[in-house]
Amino acid sequence: MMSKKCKYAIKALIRLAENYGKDYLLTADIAKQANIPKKFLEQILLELKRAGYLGSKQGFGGGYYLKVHPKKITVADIYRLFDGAIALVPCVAVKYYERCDDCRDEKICLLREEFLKIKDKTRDVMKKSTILSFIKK
Amino acid sequence: MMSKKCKYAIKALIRLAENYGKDYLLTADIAKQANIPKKFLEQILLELKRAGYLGSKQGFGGGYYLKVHPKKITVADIYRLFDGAIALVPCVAVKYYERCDDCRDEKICLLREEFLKIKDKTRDVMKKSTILSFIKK
DNA sequence: TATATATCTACCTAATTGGTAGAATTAGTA
DNA sequence: TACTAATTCTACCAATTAGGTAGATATATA
Repeated sequence: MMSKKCKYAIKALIRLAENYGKDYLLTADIAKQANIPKKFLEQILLELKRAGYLGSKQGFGGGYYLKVHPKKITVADIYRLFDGAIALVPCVAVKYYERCDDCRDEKICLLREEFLKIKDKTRDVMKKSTILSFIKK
Repeated sequence: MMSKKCKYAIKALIRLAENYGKDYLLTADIAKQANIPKKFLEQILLELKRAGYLGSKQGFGGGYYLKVHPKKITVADIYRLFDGAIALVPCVAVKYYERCDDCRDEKICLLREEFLKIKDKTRDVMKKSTILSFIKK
């Protein structure tokens, strides 16, 4: 399961994508339409902005807009941003690689090869699914 | 990522599978070989037994053995047992279905269809990977 | 009877999740 | 200049989950 934060992020991105190339959207409006607690959404939009997906403007007439084309943003990207590694075990993660602390020797680990395959495949699935996929039906 | 509990369960199952059709294995020995805290492993083996994968015998000369053929036990099964739903959102889960509490109307939900596809595919991947897959190389 | 084993129940600590609160900053408008 | 509307920043918080530990009990064998 993904965290609510991640789900909210995707919902917000969908809303912003529907408005792609148009005007600014207000946090309050997105929150209302997507049914997300406003103060929580603030943090999420900020994170999305820092990650380069959104632009914003402060003050009267301000808000958020989508900077990146909806087809360029994948579920894998957003999942990694909010929930971390896609891999089932840390030792086969790409962006979040870590040694497994119960592993004596990675080279002879029985789990690694198989989990690597699983990760590659699920990553492919999540990469093929973009924000645009959610909109066009 | 899967929980350590789930990972430990898979490691233990692999060990037990290597011994499939032979004698009993001791919790202490599995714990040592697979580098798992013994008391923690006890709980895990008990859960696996209750789920029907293992048989056991108490007392001197006792221990655990694998009841089900290693090729019949999938990563999806064990993941579901210890970590719950494979789906990214509760509303597309099979065994763990729940309404999303931020969802106004499931029928017109933009997320559902796409997340359903993702779940079906990742579930397939995890179902093709069995305990036997980890052993034969 | 002594010992070795699984089984059961309870407990614990730290991190994470899913938020809330409120002040500061920035920009437009009257 | 003062007001207001918006993002941005920092701190906090309660409940849950993760990852265990501790100790007693039941059961089987030698």
